[in-house]
Amino acid sequence: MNIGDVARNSGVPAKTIRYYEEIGLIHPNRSENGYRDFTETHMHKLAFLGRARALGFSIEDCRTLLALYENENRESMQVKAVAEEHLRQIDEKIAKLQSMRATLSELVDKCAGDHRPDCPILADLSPVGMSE
Amino acid sequence: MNIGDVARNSGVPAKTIRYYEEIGLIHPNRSENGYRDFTETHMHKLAFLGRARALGFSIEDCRTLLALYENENRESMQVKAVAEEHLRQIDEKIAKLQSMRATLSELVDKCAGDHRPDCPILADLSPVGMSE
DNA sequence: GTTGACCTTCCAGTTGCTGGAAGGACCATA
DNA sequence: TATGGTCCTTCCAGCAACTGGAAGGTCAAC
Repeated sequence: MNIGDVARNSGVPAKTIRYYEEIGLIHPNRSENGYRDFTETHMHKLAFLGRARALGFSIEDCRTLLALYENENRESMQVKAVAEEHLRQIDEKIAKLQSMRATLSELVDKCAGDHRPDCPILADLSPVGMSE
Repeated sequence: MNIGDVARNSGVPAKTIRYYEEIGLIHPNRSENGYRDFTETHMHKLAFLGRARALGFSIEDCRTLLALYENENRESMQVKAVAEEHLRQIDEKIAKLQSMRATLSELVDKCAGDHRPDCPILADLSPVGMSE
């Protein structure tokens, strides 16, 4: 299969597939004409990567997960550990965003949003107060 | 003031301050010895930037907000518009993360996390099923 | 033989810094 | 005056994970 077919079937863009090869996530063969030549297995791996990335796993996590995926002697605790750590980081991000959201939404509510210059948002950002 | 003083007082690292100068967010003067020379105003701007960045505003948003901050003829609706758009994007990010979180946490719960290879997490990522 | 869709490589850009190297400036002390 | 330590300078590279584009080779159809 050429890269275009794999891209269509796996949902991973051709550019990204080339990038994944470059960083050693997949190793397609080459046809005589120099085109990459993919097997079903390559396609499955790419779909796997696509899903893992969609769940927010980092490329390095993906590398680990792919290795576990291919290793029949894996222990599910290894997979779970990666997923749990990722979950923890997601929770951190959510917490940070929600904290920003809370502050910001409060400021937005307080701002008149009219033609006058006075603005609680700027006042909050300003270290000196907005009276001028 | 030298960059070190400003960094300590504004909470923005010296490296970051130099970067902000490079991208045109601030314009410190230069002393005879070539050192950057900052005024109180510069420090206020940097503190402003520090807070805006902490609320997640992009550098370009910061540029806009800083311009509004300095413009006495601003209208608060301009500020509010920037903040509301940012809020919207934060909400999007939160939603995305929460959706990931939901899937991931479900998978983590289902995974035994023991010494056996069977793993619902890998099974979910895999497009072909884990039976081998 | 020529179009058009495909493929190739390589380079640059994205966002917002951060680290480090190499070297000049300043200040205090011996 | 030498020396040391702490500042400051510039420049270059790297992070994550692609994405866009240029320049050019390949292939299949008409």
